Amino acid sequence: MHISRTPSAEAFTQLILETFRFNGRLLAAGDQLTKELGLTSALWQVLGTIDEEPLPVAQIARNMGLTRQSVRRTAYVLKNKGFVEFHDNPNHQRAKLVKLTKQGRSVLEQVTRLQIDWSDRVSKGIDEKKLKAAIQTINDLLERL
Amino acid sequence: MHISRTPSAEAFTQLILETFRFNGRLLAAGDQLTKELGLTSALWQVLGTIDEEPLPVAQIARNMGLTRQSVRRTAYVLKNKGFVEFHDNPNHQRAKLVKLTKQGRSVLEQVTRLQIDWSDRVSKGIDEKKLKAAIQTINDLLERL
DNA sequence: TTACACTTGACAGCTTATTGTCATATTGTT
DNA sequence: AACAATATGACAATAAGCTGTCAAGTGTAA
Repeated sequence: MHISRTPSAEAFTQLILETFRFNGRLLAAGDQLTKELGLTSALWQVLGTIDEEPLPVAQIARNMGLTRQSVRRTAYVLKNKGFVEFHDNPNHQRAKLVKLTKQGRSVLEQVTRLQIDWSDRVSKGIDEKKLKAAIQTINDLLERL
Repeated sequence: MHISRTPSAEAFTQLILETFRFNGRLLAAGDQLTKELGLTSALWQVLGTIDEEPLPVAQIARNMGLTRQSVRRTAYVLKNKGFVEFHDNPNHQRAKLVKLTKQGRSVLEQVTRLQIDWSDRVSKGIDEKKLKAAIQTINDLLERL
């Protein structure tokens, strides 16, 4: 049992606090970006996950790093808004596939365009290598949790 | 209106998704770490903010990057648990100072010791420079939001 | 001193995440 | 084929964040 952190642990702890702040700001930015399209950050993320192919709720949750339950609720909100439908899954009787409707795909395309402009603007002048290095470092830490 | 992201924006977008996952895991780890002491990540963070000196709710919120309302609720939970007390503020009649009780200070010290061990373990073998670089990069982005 | 803007806390309601528990479906083992 | 372990969705309760609105306290400028 130590009484003070190693230098790495000190920096790691700082990174944690920074991550909390960053996460909060990103969600707020996402909410702003999607507001006019009737979405939120949470709804948008689920739509993005099933862009390529329809997936069951549990699968979506794993991809996003969330719980089944959380995604389940979000999926029902999206269903009520008409952005997704539940389709029968040939591989599983219970696990219906959450699939984009035409309207869902349309709104996802619109928000994607907004996000492209926004991310271009925010990341302008920031070295791509530094961004990739940050991703790598966080990923290393993630694997240890 | 572009139809694809610049390389930096592409990496930034990846970093966002990575941040969401990291944030989730960190909160889960914090909950694990504090569970046996009757705390959660949110409660712990507030205790940590008033370690040095008692502060009003709105001040704590600013320090943490959260809203007054959110911290207010957390502060009342801590009060009910006996970890903080509201003291009169000589500088402001309404804004009471949230102050650690003896019990609150004791539990904060215990969780700090646990966090030190945990952060040492998780960050072991990760280059301090890389961690600091990641913090810097995130901070740069944060300032543009 | 008065008027106005800002800060702060209180209260209400909503969003998004969690855990726990249960029934059912699927998969693997013997 | 039978059984156990695992995966999945449904339902309920809880945690922790947000916004909106209001009243009260503080500070500033006319």
